[in-house]
Amino acid sequence: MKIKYELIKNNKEDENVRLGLLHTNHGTYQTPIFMPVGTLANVKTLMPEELKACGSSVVLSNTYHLWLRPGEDVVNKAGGLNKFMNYDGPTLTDSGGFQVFSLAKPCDISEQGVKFKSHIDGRSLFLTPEKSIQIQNKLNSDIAMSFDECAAYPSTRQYIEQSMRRTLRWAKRGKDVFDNPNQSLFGIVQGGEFEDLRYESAKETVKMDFDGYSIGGTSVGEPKDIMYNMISYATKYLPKDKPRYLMGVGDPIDILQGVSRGIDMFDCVLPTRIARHGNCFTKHGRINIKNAKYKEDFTPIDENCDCYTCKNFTKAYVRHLITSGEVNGGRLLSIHNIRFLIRLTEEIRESIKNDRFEEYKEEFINAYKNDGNN
RNA sequence: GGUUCCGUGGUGUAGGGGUUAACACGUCUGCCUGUCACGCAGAAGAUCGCGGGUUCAAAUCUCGUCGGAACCG
Repeated sequence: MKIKYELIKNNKEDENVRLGLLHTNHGTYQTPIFMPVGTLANVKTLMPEELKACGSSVVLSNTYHLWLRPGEDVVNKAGGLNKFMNYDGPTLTDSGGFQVFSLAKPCDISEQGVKFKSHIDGRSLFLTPEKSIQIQNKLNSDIAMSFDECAAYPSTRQYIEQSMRRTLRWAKRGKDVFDNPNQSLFGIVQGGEFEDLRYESAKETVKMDFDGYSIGGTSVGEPKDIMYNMISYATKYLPKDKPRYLMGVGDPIDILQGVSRGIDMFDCVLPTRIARHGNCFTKHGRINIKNAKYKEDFTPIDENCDCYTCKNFTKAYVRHLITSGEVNGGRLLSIHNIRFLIRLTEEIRESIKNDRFEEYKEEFINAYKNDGNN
């Protein structure tokens, strides 16, 4: 079946803020949610049961990467992505659109599709909107994404405009070949920092009637206020009975700002990537566990955190693992960081229930920015 | 006792007469937002064992000295 979004309530003070339910083939989840990223059908260093212990719902994988390795047919024969990676929660596949941004050169992008040089062996690859959807149909994730172009920042208005319109045409082409009754398909709103372009993109994408809508093209180097405006410009024109997904955003404050603007779903590599590089979130801001001051700090990363790492290990120990290059260091910090963001969304949902989201947001941001304890 | 070799940032090394002594690892700091990524950026840290000599100029050549290694008695 298709996913279904059910709006439970809006925060009293702010009609944009939404508490909802996401009904999927693999359970029902309250929104807003944070979705960890497991590009290669694997959240780096973590096992499915550990993700579950963090309170995970949807987990991401990536079409481009799974296409190259092991190939969509392998995943299909395994019984689909969920079975292949043995994750019993919902899965979402990104279309490879982000790889247009991160791997392709502007001259490789044409109306037909995008030419890639494989990052594995350098051979030439060609990905089209149809191909991306067909691969995702086979991967059988719960949610597939339209193939889009995530334009760089800054780009000229002219470029953003033609890129956004091409993304609309690509969305249509992908939708036309889409063929998997157990999978849902999201459209993606582009249009950079220009409200009229976001409006056009949202309006035209919604016309195609997708199962949910994403906001793309953010967190690509633009200033924060511009990013927040991009979000507002897009959600303003999205229907209330479908989920809204802000792609690639996972900084705690950005999540709060996204929720303020009506976002239901977030994903980001940030918690797992910075974990492997020795950084972690705390209520009092981000800390770098490698700092010498933690060498003999025998307290948990975050006193009030309920994650496995904080309940069992000290900063001094985690620091030792990270500085020694032990993989368990990155593992323990990944667990902590993912739990931190998921817990943030839990607290956000609780605050919406109690009509005190604005208050919660302000408290969180004040504590996060005044890192006197660290 | 004799012969030979070696002493250069914390560690291991490079440099064998000519401006701010190089590299790796380590240390310290910052960065990371739909993952090509245990990655990226930067900083601190050595008057080249010590003393004399040669030279316009010595980490570099030379003598002595101290410390270490190998081999021979």
